[in-house]
Amino acid sequence: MSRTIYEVAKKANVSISTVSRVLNNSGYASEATRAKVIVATEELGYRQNRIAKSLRNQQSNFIGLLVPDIANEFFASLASSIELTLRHYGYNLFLCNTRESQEIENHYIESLLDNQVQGIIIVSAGRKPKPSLFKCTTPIVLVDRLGPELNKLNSIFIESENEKGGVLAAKAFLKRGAKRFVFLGDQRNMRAMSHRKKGFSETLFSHGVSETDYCEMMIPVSAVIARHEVKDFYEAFPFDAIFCGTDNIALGAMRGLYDIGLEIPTDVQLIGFDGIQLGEFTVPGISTIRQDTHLMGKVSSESIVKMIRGDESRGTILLPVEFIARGTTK
Amino acid sequence: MSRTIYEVAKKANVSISTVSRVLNNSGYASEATRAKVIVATEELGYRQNRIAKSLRNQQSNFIGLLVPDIANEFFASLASSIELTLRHYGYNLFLCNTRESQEIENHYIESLLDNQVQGIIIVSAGRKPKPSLFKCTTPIVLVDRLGPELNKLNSIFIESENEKGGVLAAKAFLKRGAKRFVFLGDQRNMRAMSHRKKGFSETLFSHGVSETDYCEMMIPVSAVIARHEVKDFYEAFPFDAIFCGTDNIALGAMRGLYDIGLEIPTDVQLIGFDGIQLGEFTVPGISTIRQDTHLMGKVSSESIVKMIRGDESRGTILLPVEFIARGTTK
DNA sequence: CTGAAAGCGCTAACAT
DNA sequence: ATGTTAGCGCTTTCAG
Repeated sequence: MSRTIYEVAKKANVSISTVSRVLNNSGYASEATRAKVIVATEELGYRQNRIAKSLRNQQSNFIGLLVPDIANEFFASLASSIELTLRHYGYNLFLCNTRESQEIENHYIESLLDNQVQGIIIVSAGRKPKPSLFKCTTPIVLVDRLGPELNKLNSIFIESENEKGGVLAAKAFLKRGAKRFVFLGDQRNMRAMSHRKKGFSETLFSHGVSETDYCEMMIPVSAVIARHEVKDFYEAFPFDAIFCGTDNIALGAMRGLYDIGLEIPTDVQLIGFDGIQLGEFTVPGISTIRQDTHLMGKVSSESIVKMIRGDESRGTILLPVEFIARGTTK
Repeated sequence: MSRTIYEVAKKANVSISTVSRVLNNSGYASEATRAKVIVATEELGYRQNRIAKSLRNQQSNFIGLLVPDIANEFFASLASSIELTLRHYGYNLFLCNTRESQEIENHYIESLLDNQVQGIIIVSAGRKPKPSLFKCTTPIVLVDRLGPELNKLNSIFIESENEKGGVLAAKAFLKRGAKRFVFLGDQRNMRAMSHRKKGFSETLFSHGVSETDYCEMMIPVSAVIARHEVKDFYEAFPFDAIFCGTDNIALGAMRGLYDIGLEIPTDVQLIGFDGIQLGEFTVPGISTIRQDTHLMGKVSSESIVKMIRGDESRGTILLPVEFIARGTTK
């Protein structure tokens, strides 16, 4: 077992409350006693027991983060940024991978609550959150994905300017002479996807593209599935420009197009969404709408910290996106 | 605040110890009281306070996992497998991203220990672990990376058959007519890298390759750096076969080679290591030595659970690898 | 400026 | 079969 506050107190010849005061910098302590305590602490290699502290304080120093797929670079990068910011504020991150499963998400929310986390940041896997979520008073910040139920939560929601991303993609294609367009979206993240789609299709139509030259499809966020689906899709609706709802989908689609002998960007131009670093390394590099994951993580963390500190302001925070031209566009 | 065991006891008209017994299935309880307690628990929406439980039991239900880079698909996939297995055993995973920094690694180890985790699984970022790690009695399992100091720990070490992977890569190149060879390794993971290198170079030499036709270089695990370094390297030592210590490095090297106008696999053949899924999607697909991350995660989890349960057996566990032929080899 | 003591929610002897 | 009670390690009134 590790040492306790009693051992430190004994060694320093003071009471445990004095030790507590010194170590937490709360209340008074003369310089002399302060020094004695510090020395004793170091000699013993004493460290506070966070569990006991949490029990007494009725709160841990943890903040939970739920992401749907940690192996997806976008979420990994977001998680990394959140962790960094939170550590800066003195919190520990409790990272949970929900694997796109509402059931696992629910399990983790319960577990997080049982462990007295101070707040939860959620990139939701589904749309039917546990009712208990609505009852709890723990601060919640929603990021990137917002189901129809979730918006009833008294929380802050953070997302990128998805619609603008769609507009940017459409303009980029138009400028580069594309004629027949496809939007290939992610089935799960309906809100973001419909915004991206909206910006994309409306810009196309307002620039004179006819409805017969535009088509859309929603699939699960998976490179494997995208690679497969895009082939059949091309058979049914040959196109020369495809806007993918995520870079992951873009990666699969690109490979699928290559499989059926299409040249990128000569035959088909392609734009992804997210801006994962990986997109720089494929041949050709993936043109994309970049989200600022670093900023998103920072803002998410700061929002949850604010809520924990009692800030009452709520609402949606919109983050900028930008078009990155790489090899998949002419 | 959430409910306490006292409220349940009151509602069910029993004592708190009875509630505890029923909920933890420990000790006796008649069917009738059991039912009463269950009902009261549900009506109140009561959930055990894990913090209090942990304090009382002198242990949390957490197991810590340290990985150097969660955005690297190999570690993400490993983490995912560990999490799944651990949850199966009833543990919660406390996932920490050390960003290849020994300092952050140390910080997390302290934090994990302060939070009374039951065990720690480490894919180490560096080579000089905190001395406190050696003093603690918390079970430790080391995975994939083992520094010279770390082997003094009384722990289980789990790695792939790295040397065999090198042999496999050499044979694959030889069979496909390669003449001048390069090994491009990861600077951090010295043990695994030197094993891969050893298997590779020794197989080459024993098959008649001369020392002047083999060269090696160690760089940080980063696609960005690999992309850059491989160009200079090729200038100095033109080669027609490159074995990369990780798929991440392979990805960067491949792009770098493409940048200077080389054709893969025509001019240069390439083999990576790890077997990340991403390698299927590049054009051409990355031939690689596949590690079984799923198995590695499972074995790591089971090892830590065993240690927690008091199993005394220690040692190194070797996991199988296999060669996956894709487009970067002829 | 410092110490004594209560109690956070829970489990596990021990008593009944 | 069930209840009483001590105490896990810590913080925080409240006295002194």
